[in-house]
Amino acid sequence: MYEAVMATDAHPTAEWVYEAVRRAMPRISLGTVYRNLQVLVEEGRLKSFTRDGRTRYDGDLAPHDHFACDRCGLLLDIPRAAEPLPVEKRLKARGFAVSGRVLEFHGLCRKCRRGIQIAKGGRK
Amino acid sequence: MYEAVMATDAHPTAEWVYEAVRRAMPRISLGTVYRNLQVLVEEGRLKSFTRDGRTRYDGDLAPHDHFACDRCGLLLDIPRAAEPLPVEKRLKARGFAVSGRVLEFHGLCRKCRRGIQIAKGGRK
DNA sequence: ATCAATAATGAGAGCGATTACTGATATGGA
DNA sequence: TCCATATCAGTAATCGCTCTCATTATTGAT
Repeated sequence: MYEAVMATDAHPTAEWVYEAVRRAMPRISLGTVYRNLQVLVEEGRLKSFTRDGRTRYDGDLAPHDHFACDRCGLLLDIPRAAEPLPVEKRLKARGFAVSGRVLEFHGLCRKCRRGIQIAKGGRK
Repeated sequence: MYEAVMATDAHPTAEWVYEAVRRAMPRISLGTVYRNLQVLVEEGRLKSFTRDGRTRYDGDLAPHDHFACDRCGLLLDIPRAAEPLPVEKRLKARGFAVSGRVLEFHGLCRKCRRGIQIAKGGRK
C-alpha cells in the first residue's frame, strides 16, 4: 500500500491506490485502503492534500509546491526554496505562528500550451 | 445573493449564503443558491475556492492569499504583491503559462498562539 | 498446539456537500 | 390569448469518504 503510493509520482487518489493494490490483493476493500492511508499519514510516512474535492497522497515528504495544468491535469512538483517567502516573514513579524503553506500554481503546461496556440492560429 | 456574499468578509459557504438569503426570501431552496452562486462565479463577479471540503465564495476579486488559523478557523486575507514570486518566473521561463495561484499559510493566529503558550507554561 | 484477548478487514450502510432532474410558475413577445 | 422560454422549489441522486459491525487474522500467554 505504502509501496503503491511510492511507486508513482502522480499524487494518487485513494481510488487509484485501491485499483493498484487490488491487483495483488483482490479482496481488499475500499474502506481498508482509506483507513490505512490515513494511518500512514498519521505516522508521517505519507502526506495528503486535497485537490478538486478529492484527497490525494504523496510519498515525497520534502516540502514542495505544485503546478497544475488546467487542461491535461498534470500535477508537477516544485522543490521549495529554503528561504521562506517575504510574505511569510511579514506574517511572523505580525505575531502569527506559521507552520506550513500550500502553494499551487495553475495554468498550461508546455505541451498543452503548444496545442492551444496551434488550434488558434492554424486550423479550424 | 451577490449582495449577501459581498456583505461579509468571512468567505461564506453556500450554506451560510442560504441562511442569509432565506431571511429575505424564505421560500428559496438550497439548490437555487448553489446554482446562482455558480452563475455568479462563471460571470466573474465572485470567486470560489475550497477549504476543508466545502466550497467558499469570495466577493473580493483582487488577487490575494490567505492565512488560516488551525485552531479557531480564522481565515485572513493577505494582499498580494504586484511582483510575481521568483518560482513563478522560473516556471514561465521553463515554458509554462501560469495563469494564477493559490497560496495559503496555516498556523496559529495571535490570539490562539497566546492561548497555547499560557496553557503550556502557566497552569494544569 | 491451544485458546482467549486484541487488532485488522470486508461489506455495506450512512453522511454531508453538491448536482441533476422535474414539474409548476412566471415572463414576454407574436 | 397562446405558446416559447426561463426560473425556481422541491426532491432525488451522486460523489467521496467515514463508520459500523460481524468476521477473520494475529498475538501472546499457557
